[in-house]
Formats: sequence, C-alpha cells, structure tokens
Amino acid sequence: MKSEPDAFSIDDLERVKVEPWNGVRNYQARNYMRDDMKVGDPVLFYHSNAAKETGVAGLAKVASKPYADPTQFDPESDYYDPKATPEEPRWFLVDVGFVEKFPQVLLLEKLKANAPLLGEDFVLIRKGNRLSVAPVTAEQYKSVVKLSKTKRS
DNA sequence: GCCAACGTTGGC
DNA sequence: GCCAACGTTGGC
Repeated sequence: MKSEPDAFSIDDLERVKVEPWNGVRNYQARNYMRDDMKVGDPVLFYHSNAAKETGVAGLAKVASKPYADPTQFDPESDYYDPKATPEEPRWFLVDVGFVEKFPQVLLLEKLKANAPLLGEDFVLIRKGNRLSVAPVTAEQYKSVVKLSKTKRS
C-alpha cells in the first residue's frame, strides 16, 4: 500500500496505530481491498513521491474487514462521490494497522537492484505502476523483509 | 517542472 | 464500442 509521506507517512501510522485507508478512487485498487484483503494480511508500507527516500518504509497489516468508505457520502469531503449511496456504496476500504518501521527506508533503487530476486513482475518496480493498493506474493514479501535488514552500501 | 503511463469521460 | 481529450500518478 502506497502513501505520499507528506500526506501520511509510516510515522503517522505509528502514532495513530490504525488508519482507515480512505480516499482510494480507483476501481482496481478498490477491488483488491474489497475482494482480496483479510484481517491480519501483511502489508508493505510504501512511501511514494517522496522528496527523497522513496521506497518501502515499514510493515503494516490489514486491521479490519472491508467496509464502505464513509468519505464517499460526505459532501464536505474531497473524496465525495455523488453517485454513491449508503444502499449502493461504490468505494470500499480496510483499516491499516501499524506493525513496524524499518530502521532505514528500503529504497526503490535497491528494489530495482534486486529485480532478479523479487521477480521482474514485482509491482513496485514494474513500469507504469500507479495503483495505490496492489498485491505481492508471499515470496516477494519475505524477500522485501529480508532486504530491509541488509545494510545500505 | 517534465514526461511516461496509465484510467476515466464523453461524443459519436 | 471506439477513441480523443483530459486528469492523475509517480519517478526523476
């Protein structure tokens, strides 16, 4: 799951512990949350668009079942969707819980350097990847955790 | 700020 | 259903 650290960082998540992942307005990303996420699923927390230190910043977990994003019903919200109704919600989210902040951000650069390990299809190094929520395999997750423990050169 | 790579919208 | 125009994301 991606977030721009200026808007919401791993430090913010550590402070609040649990955050409803609202505001996702992309159907594919919504489907991943609505259809595929289970409570307790491990999550890579990625800092996108960072001034520096773009990369995986820590670990999180799915902390709720999927439910309707309340911001879609709120005319005051930036995420308001006039076509959504409580009877027929269009957007869904899960709560995300803090697990761990990496001592150092695992830089995108390093992910790219380890493409053979992670696989060329690893979502964070794939070209044109713009989904804020996307799946990784268990193997990829483990590899990322392992890489986070190695020192930067 | 630029640009590539999308996704969405709307006219037809 | 097609496609141009437009908007957004994200790396650099």
